[in-house]
Amino acid sequence: METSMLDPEEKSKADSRERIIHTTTGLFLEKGFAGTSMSTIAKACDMTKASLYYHFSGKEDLFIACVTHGYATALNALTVIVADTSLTAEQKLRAAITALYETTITSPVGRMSPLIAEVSRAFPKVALSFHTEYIEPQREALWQIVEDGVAKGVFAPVDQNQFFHIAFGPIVTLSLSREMFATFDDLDTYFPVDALRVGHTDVLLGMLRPGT
Amino acid sequence: METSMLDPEEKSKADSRERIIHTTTGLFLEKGFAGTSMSTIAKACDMTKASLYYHFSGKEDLFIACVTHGYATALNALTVIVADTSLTAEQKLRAAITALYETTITSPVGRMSPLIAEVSRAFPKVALSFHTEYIEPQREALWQIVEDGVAKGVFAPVDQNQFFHIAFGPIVTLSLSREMFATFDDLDTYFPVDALRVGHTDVLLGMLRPGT
DNA sequence: GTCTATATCCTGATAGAC
DNA sequence: GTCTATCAGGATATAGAC
Repeated sequence: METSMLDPEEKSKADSRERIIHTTTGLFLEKGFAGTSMSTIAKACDMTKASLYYHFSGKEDLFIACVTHGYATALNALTVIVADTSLTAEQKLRAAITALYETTITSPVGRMSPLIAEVSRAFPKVALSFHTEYIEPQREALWQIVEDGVAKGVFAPVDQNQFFHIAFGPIVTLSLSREMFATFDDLDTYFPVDALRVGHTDVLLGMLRPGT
Repeated sequence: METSMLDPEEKSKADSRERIIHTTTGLFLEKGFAGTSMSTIAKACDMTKASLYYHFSGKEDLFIACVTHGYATALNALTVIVADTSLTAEQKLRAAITALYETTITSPVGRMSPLIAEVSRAFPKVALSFHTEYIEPQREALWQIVEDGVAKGVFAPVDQNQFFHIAFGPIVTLSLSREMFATFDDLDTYFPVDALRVGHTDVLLGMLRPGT
């Protein structure tokens, strides 16, 4: 019925949704899940609570939307690197690690990891979605780079779980630490991201170095 | 006044405090800070809310008590290892890493890191105390082992921040992941702590191996 | 699709008896 | 030191007009 009018309405509705998600993500990152009330969200979105409930069925639904929204963007950089045939295995690994630092520390979905831990017991399906739709694809992309290098003989084979442990562990902890100590005035000198990333990459390449 | 009666009263008061702290720590770990109400705490302690407020000035005070309570215990294992003159530098490092896994993953204060991140913006002094009283002593203990080994020529010198990044990163992330995915039924096969610890220790010793 | 107004419940915290 | 009783406020969520 009146399909000609449906498109612009749908578009404006989708725009509102996206605007709400964007604003709310910032609030969640700043104050945590439980620390952010629907009233606060409504005010920040220049709306009333009732309008929020028109777009989202509840606070949990809104949170899931915020988390899920960033998946594709954050994963995109990684998939592009894996598919780039002009790079050597080592170049791919270096680029992938750089991308992981970038997304984990600066992208909303990466910075939201502690929040997901916060709500994971109340909403197990949030943790599950985070795992299957975000963590696993990251691991698979990184592992594909490693396996390609091994197949070409430029990387030594490594245990998958142990490699992931050393590859992702420092990055996630760095992100968590920076969130936890966000009030420190000398955050960047205390956590010098670029220097840590370079040293970390060397360690990973050391694990993969053939010989001995 | 009536000093002879004061001791048992003080003792029972201290016992109550400790019992409350112990019970509440479990609740915070299970449901997060904001997810745990004073009513819930009171019920779990077989008390009324009013009695809780006799022992603690408020929810924040109680939380700080829970976090602070575990510092000494968790740090103790590490200081014992550092002081043990019968061990070689490599043995000390192995023992220290094992102790770090143990305390970070199983001790309340270690498992509470995500909670501290949750409340750090609302209560910056909690994050500050965590840093100066728990994180820094851990780093200092580990660094003393490294420096001793370097002085004796069995370890190669390394950059402090980069070493900490690789040493603590995987452990903290492992703890966070296990909290986040606590609902998984195959938690120990997905995060095989002992195997990851062994591989991690090898990586750290590789960073410290003298000669190129 | 956004509003005003309201329902219902739970929160942290306190007063005062015992 | 623990209780009963209660407060004032804020939480999520909904009803219904426009």
